[in-house]
Amino acid sequence: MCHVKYRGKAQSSPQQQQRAQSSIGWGVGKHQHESIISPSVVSKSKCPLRSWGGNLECWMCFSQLYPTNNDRPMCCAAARGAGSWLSRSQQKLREEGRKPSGHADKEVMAATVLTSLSTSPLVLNPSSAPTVPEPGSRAWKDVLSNSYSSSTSGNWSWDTSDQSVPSTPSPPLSNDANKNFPLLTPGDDVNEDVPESTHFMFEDPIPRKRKNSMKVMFKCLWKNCEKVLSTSSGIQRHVRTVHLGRNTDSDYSDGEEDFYYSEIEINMDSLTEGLSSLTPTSPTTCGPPPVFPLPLTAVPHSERINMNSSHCPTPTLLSQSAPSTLCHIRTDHAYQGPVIQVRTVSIGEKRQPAAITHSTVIKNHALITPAPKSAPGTRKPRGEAKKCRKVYGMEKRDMWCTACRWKKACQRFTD
DNA sequence: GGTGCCGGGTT
DNA sequence: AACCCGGCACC
Ligand SMILES: [Zn+2]
Repeated sequence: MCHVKYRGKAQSSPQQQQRAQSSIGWGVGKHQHESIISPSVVSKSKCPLRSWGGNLECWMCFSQLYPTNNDRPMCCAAARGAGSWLSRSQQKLREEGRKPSGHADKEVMAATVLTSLSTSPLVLNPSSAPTVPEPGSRAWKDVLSNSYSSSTSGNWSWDTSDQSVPSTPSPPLSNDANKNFPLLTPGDDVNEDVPESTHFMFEDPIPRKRKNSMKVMFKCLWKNCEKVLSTSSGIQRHVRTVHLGRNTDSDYSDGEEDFYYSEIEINMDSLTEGLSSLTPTSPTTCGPPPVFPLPLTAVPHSERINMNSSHCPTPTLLSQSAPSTLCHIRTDHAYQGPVIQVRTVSIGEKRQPAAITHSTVIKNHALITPAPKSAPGTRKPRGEAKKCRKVYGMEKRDMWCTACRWKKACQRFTD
């Protein structure tokens, strides 16, 4: 069979033009016979997510709006990368398929939820937020606007590196919008006198997926205050009343307190096993403050969320408090070494606020998620046959089969 | 170190 | 879907 090279029209795209520069006429079109021989060979090892039909909205905070397939494939965690479960194009595609109702619904619902949460006009008007520290608020506002504009699709995702236990998938999510947020385990923070509606919104959904040994605490970021409480509502109240001087009796919240607390996750096992190097903060006292950031330079609870859930659509619609309430997403990617299976994430201690890059996220995530790598020896032994690369050599790369060009399993010289 | 190709990303 | 590539196991 001959190999058909495609030129001209096929090099019209920038990518192809670029490729044409490095290798003239190379690899632009299909080798016709190859597509006939084994059309599916090279594309069969996709992340399950790609063929996953369910909606992939943030089931943490929008589950009731966009119910998802609940058997979320863990291997997709890496694909999510820095907050991206789906590629942009995929997000766009899904978005287009859902418009106009879906997107609008989300916005409406988000707004509705918010309004029901807080009667504050501040919620709907970011600019009127009173004493929010400038660096913090600006930073995350920037993040929000950037991410939103870069993903006008309105789809969004987040880094779910905190999926603590792959073997314990999320409980089925209801399609019924009235059964919102089925994510909290009953009894979680039940001692807190927080109204249910507020409770589920402000409570981090993560705990339900946590191993028993993991304890999430909430730490005050106010300078020189290292108050640690077991509930977000508690810490919010603490910040509100103690630091922000808000009315003690009022449950009113403009969301500002979100900037002054952070979430820490403590591995009780590690504690008891004497992993003192991590020096996790004691649940009730103020242990040695590790590298815990101060309010203005820290990644506070509210901001942290948006750094990674970089596609949360709510920001421009909602106020500063919106993302923190609707997208309570944890974002820790520190490699935790041997305890990895339980994901001993200690947010405050491990974080290095400004240093987490996209690639860091991905790499750390790969570390965190036990690679489904084939066990030693299970990998298919290399066949004897010489493949295109060997046969034709690099200089005749245009003669390689498509698969070889794509670094996939050779279609031409099979074993 | 070269090769083969898996897994995952981008377009 | 097509294309690309990092990275790793195998040789
Ligand atoms: Zn080949």
